[in-house]
Formats: sequence, structure tokens, C-alpha cells
Amino acid sequence: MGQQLDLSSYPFNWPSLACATLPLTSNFLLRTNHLSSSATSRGSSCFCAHMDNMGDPKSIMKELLQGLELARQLQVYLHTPSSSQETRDLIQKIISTFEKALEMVNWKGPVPAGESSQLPITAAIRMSDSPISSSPQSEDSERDLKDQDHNAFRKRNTLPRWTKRIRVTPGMGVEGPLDDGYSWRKYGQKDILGAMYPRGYYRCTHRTVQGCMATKQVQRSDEDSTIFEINYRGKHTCTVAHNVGSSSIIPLENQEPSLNNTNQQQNILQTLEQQPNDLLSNLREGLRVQTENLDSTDQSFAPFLFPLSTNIKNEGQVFPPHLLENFSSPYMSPATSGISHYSVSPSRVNSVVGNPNLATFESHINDMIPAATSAPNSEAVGLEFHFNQFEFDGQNFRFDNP
DNA sequence: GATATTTGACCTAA
DNA sequence: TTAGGTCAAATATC
Repeated sequence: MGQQLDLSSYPFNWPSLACATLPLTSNFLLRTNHLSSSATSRGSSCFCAHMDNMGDPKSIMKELLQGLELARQLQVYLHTPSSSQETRDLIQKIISTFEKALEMVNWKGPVPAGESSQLPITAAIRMSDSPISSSPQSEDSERDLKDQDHNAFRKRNTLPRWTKRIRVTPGMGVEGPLDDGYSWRKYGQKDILGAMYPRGYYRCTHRTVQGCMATKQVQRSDEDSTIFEINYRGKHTCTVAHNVGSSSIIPLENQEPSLNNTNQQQNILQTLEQQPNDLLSNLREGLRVQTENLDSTDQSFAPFLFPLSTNIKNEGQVFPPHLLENFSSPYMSPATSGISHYSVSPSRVNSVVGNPNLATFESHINDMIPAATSAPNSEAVGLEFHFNQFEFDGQNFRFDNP
């Protein structure tokens, strides 16, 4: 077993993890024994509560999926240069165990044995009770915009939805899939009961013109202030071309997490490489494509490293001058409670790079970064994307840290 | 002036 | 009844 892991230092939902590990191998149970007494005791109560649902396949699957996701979170946390290969192997085995268990309970998702552990969980999940399996475009064509609005509101729970979690990691750059490539407009913000931070509501910019009903919600995690959850709802039906580069038009299909997103990601990266300008050069310095743990057939989730702006004035942080060279002046974000920060201006990115994806991506980050970059002595901000929520068989599965 | 954001009020599902 | 989600007028920014 080798290295002992100080799991208590990681901000996970340990009670849930303890519950989720019950059906697993002794290896992982052994690890959970290192949890603090409070965590393990709460885990015990959690187990008792779940005993009521024992035998229910959905409950079992829910627990397994939660365990799988938590293991993946752990993998992310342990994916550091200081972590040993043994540690990485261990977490990989844990993930594989979860996936095999899911297969045993007749999980229909594409989680093939062996290579399955390389797949993002989101790629393995299909939302079943939502209209995503059919063509929203064809459905929407039968309704006028007013009906869409009305229906979307009254039946919002039936919309396809999925959640991305983004970690803003000091000193790691922006790591994760590139922006979803759509332009969003904020239409509301709400304080959520029990949540430390307000939730932002966004909808597709093209809603009024094309009736695109896609929306998303962005909320900062209470447990880990470096994590942001982006909850997408509805599929884009807009047909606005993604002006990436001079001639590339990326199809708007497959906006939701799917393996077919590969081309879009690759096109963006490819187009970036073709941009002969200073800003791109600066961006490229921080660009890194991580291929480790990626299935060869799935590059849609290729992490994307991107040098992000951080708080400089307020936090005394230092940012490499070459990265700030083409950045806009610091400005006061109206949503940041007075925290000023440097940022890539979306308009400048559009005009210089001609890449609205980057602009949109940055606009998202601007919403999140001010508070998320409060960690001192950070030179960069990293984002890690993965999903923690989905719908299955009419049930909504979450992996929240309550 | 056009577009985006903010924010209090309103509506609806649970 | 309440909390989450949306609307829309006011305000800010480009």
C-alpha cells in the first residue's frame, strides 16, 4: 500500500465518501480509516440512513456513482508532482473498482472495463428523462418563442441539465476543457438559502433572436471556495457561427458533454495555433494540452491550460509581465464587491484574437475569479472541469458537499 | 444609442 | 409557505 494519504486535508464530503466506499475493496476502506473521528462518525450515521434504501438499484447506483465521482475528485487533488506513482495507481484502482461495480448493477452507460477509467464520468452518462435524446431543434420548431419560454419555466425540471465543476487552483493555470463556445447573458442573481455565495443565472445571448433556451447557473462552492459549479440547462438551438479564426465555423451541436465535442475542442486549439499575434503568443506560453489519462478516442475533455488574470492590486499577487502585456487595464467588476482585478477584455480578445470562445470563457472567469483568487501568493489561477451532477432514469444525482 | 448587468418584484414548484 | 428561478426596469458600460 505504501504511502499513507492524509485524506483529511482534502475538502471532500467525507461522510458521503465513507458511505460510497462500503461496497468496495478493503484497500479503500483501509484508506478511509485514516479519516478524522468526526468524519468517520458522520460516515457511520450516513451508512445507517442509507440502509433504508439497501436493495434499491437506483440507490446503489447513486452511491456507486457518487463514490466514483469522489474518487475522481481525489484523483484530481492527488494529481500533483509530489504525489507518487503508487498513489496514482491506487486511486486509479479505486476508480476502476467503482466502474466495475457499476457494470455489475447493470449500469447502461458506456463504461467499458479496462479503459473505462480513462473516460470522464460525464462522457459515460446519458440523461434519460430529458428531451436530450431527441432533437430539441425539431421539437422547438413546433413551438413559438412564447410557448418555449412558458414551457421552459413551468417544466424547467424536464430540461436536460448537467453540471460542471471548476476548480480555481492557485499556481496551476487554467486547466480544463475550453469554454463551451457559447455567449451567455446574465439575467439574474439570487442568494441561495444556506449557501454562502449567490447564484448567477445566465441564458444564451441568442434567446430573443433565435429562441435558444439554453441557460446556465454559476455558483461558488461553500466547502471549497476555489470550486465553482456551472449548471447547464437545456440544449442550444441557436445557429450562431463560432468565429474561431478566419474561416472556422464550429457546429453548435453536441454542446452538452459528449464525446462528439472532440472536433470543437480540436478546432479551437488548432485555430489558436494559427493566430499570429502577440496575445496569442502570450496565451500559448501558458497553453498546455494534457493527454495523460485520456482515452485515445476521446479528446473532447482535453484539459486546456490558460493563463488567467488574477487579483493583483488587492492581493499583492505577482503576474508575469509578459502575460499582462496585452491584458486590459484593471477594472472594477460590478459583481465583485470592490475587488479589482486584471482581465483579458472580451472585446479585446474578440478584436485581436477573433475568438469569441476565449472571450466568453474569460467573461465566465471574470464572474468567478475575483473571489476565487483571494489566495495569497498566487501567480496564476487554474481551473479544473468535471461534472458532479446529472439526471438518470428520472432521478437527479448530485455529488454535492452538503 | 446599443448592449450588458444589476436588483427588486413576481411567479411557480415543491 | 417558501425558496428557487425569471422578469423587467433601472443603471452601467462600450
